[in-house]
Amino acid sequence: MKNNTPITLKFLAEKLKMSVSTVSKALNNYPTINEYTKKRVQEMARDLHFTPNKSAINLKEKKSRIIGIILPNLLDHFFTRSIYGVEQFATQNGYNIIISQTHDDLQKEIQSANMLLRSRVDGLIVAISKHTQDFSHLDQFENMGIPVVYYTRNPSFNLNCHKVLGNTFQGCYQATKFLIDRGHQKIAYLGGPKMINFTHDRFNGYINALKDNNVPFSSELVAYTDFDKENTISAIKNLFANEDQNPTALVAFKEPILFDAIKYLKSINYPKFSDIECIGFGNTSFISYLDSPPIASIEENPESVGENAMRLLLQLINKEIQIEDYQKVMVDCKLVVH
Amino acid sequence: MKNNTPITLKFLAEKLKMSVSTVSKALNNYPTINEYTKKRVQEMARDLHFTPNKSAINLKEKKSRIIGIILPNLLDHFFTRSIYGVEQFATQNGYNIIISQTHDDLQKEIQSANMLLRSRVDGLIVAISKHTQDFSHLDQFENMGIPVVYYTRNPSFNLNCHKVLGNTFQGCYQATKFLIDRGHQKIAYLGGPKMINFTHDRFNGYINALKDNNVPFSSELVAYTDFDKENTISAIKNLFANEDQNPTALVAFKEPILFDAIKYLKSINYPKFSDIECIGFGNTSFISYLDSPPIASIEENPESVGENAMRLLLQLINKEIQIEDYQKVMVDCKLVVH
DNA sequence: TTGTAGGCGTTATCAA
DNA sequence: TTGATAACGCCTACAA
Repeated sequence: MKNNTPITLKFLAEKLKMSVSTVSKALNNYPTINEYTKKRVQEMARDLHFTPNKSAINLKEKKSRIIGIILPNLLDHFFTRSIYGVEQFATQNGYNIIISQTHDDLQKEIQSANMLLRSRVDGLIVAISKHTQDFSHLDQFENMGIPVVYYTRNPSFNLNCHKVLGNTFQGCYQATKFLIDRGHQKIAYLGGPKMINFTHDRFNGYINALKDNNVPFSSELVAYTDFDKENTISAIKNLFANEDQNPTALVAFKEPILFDAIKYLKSINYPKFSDIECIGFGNTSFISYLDSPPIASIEENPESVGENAMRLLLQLINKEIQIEDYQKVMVDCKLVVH
Repeated sequence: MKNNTPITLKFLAEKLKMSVSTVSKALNNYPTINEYTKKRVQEMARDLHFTPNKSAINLKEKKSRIIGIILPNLLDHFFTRSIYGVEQFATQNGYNIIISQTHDDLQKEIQSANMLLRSRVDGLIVAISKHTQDFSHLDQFENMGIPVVYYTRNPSFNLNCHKVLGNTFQGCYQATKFLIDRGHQKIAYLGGPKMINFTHDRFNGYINALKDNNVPFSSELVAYTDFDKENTISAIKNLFANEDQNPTALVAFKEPILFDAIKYLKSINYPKFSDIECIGFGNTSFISYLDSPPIASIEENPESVGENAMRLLLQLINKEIQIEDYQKVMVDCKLVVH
């Protein structure tokens, strides 16, 4: 069953004793081709398992039907869920995706970009590394007319670009509002690293919810962690050490640090521990197995973020949106009560 | 900075007033080209951001430096972790990966396969869908000389193929042995769906460990679940209802069902609950947040499975291993004590 | 209705 | 040391 000679149009043409162009047209259902001829060609193509060579078509059509994705890490839940969305939507529209991870290393990001440029991807979706401040390796794409959509990670040094971001402000606002509505007046906020944009967006959501509901703000109710476990613990200590403040609720940057916080408070038998109500970003499926679960989660809908990035990219590829008409798409979070 | 005319060798040649072939050779550092010429060409190429067109090269060289990956679902942790391994290793060796998910749907799997065939991937790594019994859509690849490595999901209907699988027998053996060494004589086994190969491999690991250590086997200590929550609960009820048996330890097919089991036993205040020691496949990072965590986890090393699949594929592509010399690679699990 | 010819961008062979 | 030419596989305008 193995065949060494690759099946090409030329090969089919010789077998059928007709010209390459007739074979091509027959396979592509050209109206000018005789029905009987079409049938003969199509049968032969099927029997011989003819598969058109995409490289040849790409070369001819000057497109690849491939979307490049650059992201930091394939072990991060958020990213894998977002890829799920991208892949789904891409496949539905006849595109394949090539994925490249950078491990948050700028050099790797540059390499990945160059690789994908060579591959003549029709579009690029990218979550930049932590250290990306110069965008020349990504700007190359737009210079060649290949649209780029930045997603998840906000490229704040790059003003003129298309972005799709989670509406983390809204998510945090909603969570805070939810806690206020449940009667809490002392709501602590545990933020992430200060260099991350999201940290501030979320803080703004928190503080705006307080303000809009006439809940007094106290800076003692705010702390930050760089995700390191010890760092998180000491932040939590600060928040809960002050007897005057005594927060009764907590909004956390993401669930893993929230779980660390809960674990810690429990371990020290924090006085009114069972009264404290917590919410974090994430909505991990394991929450149902926790003995002291958060009262709700802020679901960031990564699949939707991915899908929206792909949708925007497709509109750019199809020129439904002009490439210089820079878009900013915000994908809302959803509060999930457990 | 935008340029409409694509930068090709021809374009460079015209600018430099030399022939296309000279430009090509200069860029590829041919020894026959004058140093000064090389320099001129390379500078111009850099300044104009020349990027070789991979489609053209693919067409010429009859290879794509792309590896196709077909798998059921990008939301499954095991698969995303395995992709991490594949991507790493592929990138290191100059290959890109195209990922396609099938959602365990055979038709999608066939579509994906055809897509990747058109793309002339240099190799294919595939975790087959639950319903794949006919392999013709995948056999096409080998018929065209493109190597295929099956991984994770064992294609038991397909004898002549390369496979890379987790050594789930060994993992379960080790876990059972570990519990025996801790003095347990009544160890329950909670298996997965009976149609899955792994269910039986793991059961064999369990039973062999019992046998090798002279622990009597009792069929009342074995139950199966199809992962449905209610189904899991009723399986657990069966295992623990029988007063004569009273298992003191439990080995579970995977952690989510183990967590369901633990939660249930706790909820009914099962008498000697705190004495029961459990182990499941997975090693979820959230274990540290559980109040009644398993005593150990069976780590399946998905990244390593992915990397091994990619390594084997590379050897096949490079003809270091003959394509008919079918390989079976087992990747050992590791018992992680918490 | 079918065939001829040229081109997509690159590399390689051979001639100059 | 450089250049002309053919080829990779496919598509299509135009000629027959």
